[in-house]
Amino acid sequence: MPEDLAFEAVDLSRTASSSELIYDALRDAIVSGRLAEGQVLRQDSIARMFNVSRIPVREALGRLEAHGLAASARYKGMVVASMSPDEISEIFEFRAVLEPVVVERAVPRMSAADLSRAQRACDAFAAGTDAARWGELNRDFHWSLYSHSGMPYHLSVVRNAMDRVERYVRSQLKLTSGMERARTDHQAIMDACARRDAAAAAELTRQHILNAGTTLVAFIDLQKTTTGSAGVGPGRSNYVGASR
Amino acid sequence: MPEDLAFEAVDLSRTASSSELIYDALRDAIVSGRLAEGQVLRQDSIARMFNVSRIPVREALGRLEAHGLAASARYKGMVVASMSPDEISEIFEFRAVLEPVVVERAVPRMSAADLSRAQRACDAFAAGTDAARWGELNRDFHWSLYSHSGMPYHLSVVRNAMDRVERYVRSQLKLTSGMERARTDHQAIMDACARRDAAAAAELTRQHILNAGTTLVAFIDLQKTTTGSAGVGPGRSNYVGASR
DNA sequence: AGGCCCGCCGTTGGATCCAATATCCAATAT
DNA sequence: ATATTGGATATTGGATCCAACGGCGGGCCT
Repeated sequence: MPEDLAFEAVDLSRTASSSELIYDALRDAIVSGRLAEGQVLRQDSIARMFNVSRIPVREALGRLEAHGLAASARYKGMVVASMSPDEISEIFEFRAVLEPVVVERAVPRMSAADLSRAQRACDAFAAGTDAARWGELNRDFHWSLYSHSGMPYHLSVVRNAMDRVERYVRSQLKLTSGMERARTDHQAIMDACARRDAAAAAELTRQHILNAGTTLVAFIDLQKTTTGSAGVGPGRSNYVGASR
Repeated sequence: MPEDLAFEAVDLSRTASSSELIYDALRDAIVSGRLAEGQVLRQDSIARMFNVSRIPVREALGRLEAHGLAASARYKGMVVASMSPDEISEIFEFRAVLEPVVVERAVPRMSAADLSRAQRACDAFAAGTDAARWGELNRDFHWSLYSHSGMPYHLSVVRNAMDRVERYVRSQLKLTSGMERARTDHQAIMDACARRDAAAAAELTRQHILNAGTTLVAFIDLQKTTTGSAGVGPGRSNYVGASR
């Protein structure tokens, strides 16, 4: 059999089923904040949107719940997960532990091309004018550093932690000094990577994340005390663990 | 309405649906090693075992896949996930980063009663004679230290990491010196907690996990080179990420 | 008039049925 | 004889249908 045909072949057994496509779409909508927290997710309406029956929708919702992006009660339906300030704070602590480890491993493995790609991501973030894309660009930059770590499991866990707080990071960046601070932090991390100082890159990453977390939580608490609970700030005590 | 009735009330809206029960049962079977890695999971046969249709089984399998305990290919069915030595090694590295953080936080929060409970778990592990329960007792001990950390998200992540390697830890404990070493490690960690030396407890935990990991991976590699790939050692390169 | 109960309706959880795909095996051509 | 092909069977993915449950509002009793 000719192993090299004239056309590009794809492994069809790994193509996505509809439930996976639905999961991806819902995940993206939640992570990006287009679906507000607490929003109820009706199987029927989602099914109609995708022109499928409720079965693949249910499987997608199940996976969302497994990843902690939605919460359900039997026979009552599913809602987009909310996070209390305490929970958000914990996620940032968590990221501040893990991500430095990942960068530190990645730095010596980055090629010159990788570094320039990361610098481009850094520049793209710094130059970003559309506030709606800041979260995405922020994530792209961090990921451009982490992806060379050769630690797939660490990456999958970091990705999930990022997913849970991405919505809130967006609002943190919108703070007056949030974007400014992020720009300088990012460039400092980038520079440490460029001069192959893995330990410095790790420490800077840790500080960067911790700072973003405390700033964000302070902002949320402030918002809560000033506007009551009417703002976009998250509700309290709806934590749903990732497993079970 | 009387708030205190003569019987214990439970929140029925949080009781498990059949798909959750099936998920728990399958997870337990995989984690404990009763289901060998690579074992195919037929929806039909599982459905018959639980006397249900294939629908809840499929949802349970979907969750298993989301947690990385099973892997699937479209129309081909699902198999119990296998881990390569590299993947196992990475999980131990991961645990060696996270678990020290969790113990360190837990130590100052443990009451005298918590400490004595932990010591009992430690003793139970040390006294365990049934090799089949070593894994479970090992886990109980670690968990008795971690559960007071007040870090639910960290705990859920640690739990998932433990789930993935539990089967292999079992075989590591069965090594001639594995159990011996674990006993002394555990007591050292326990002592550090008892004298409220959080930093020492953290460092001892880190060493303990790293040592267990390297011992285990060395054992697997040895097994692979001596017996070909016929042993219980895991196959290579079947990694399926936790997310997506 | 006010509180309680009961039945209707929307939604979810599960069962059954159908379509799409993989696997296995026999038939066939080279 | 071997490789290829076509079909039979097993298994998964999805659609449709039914039952169980929560929520809500109207009627009823006090």
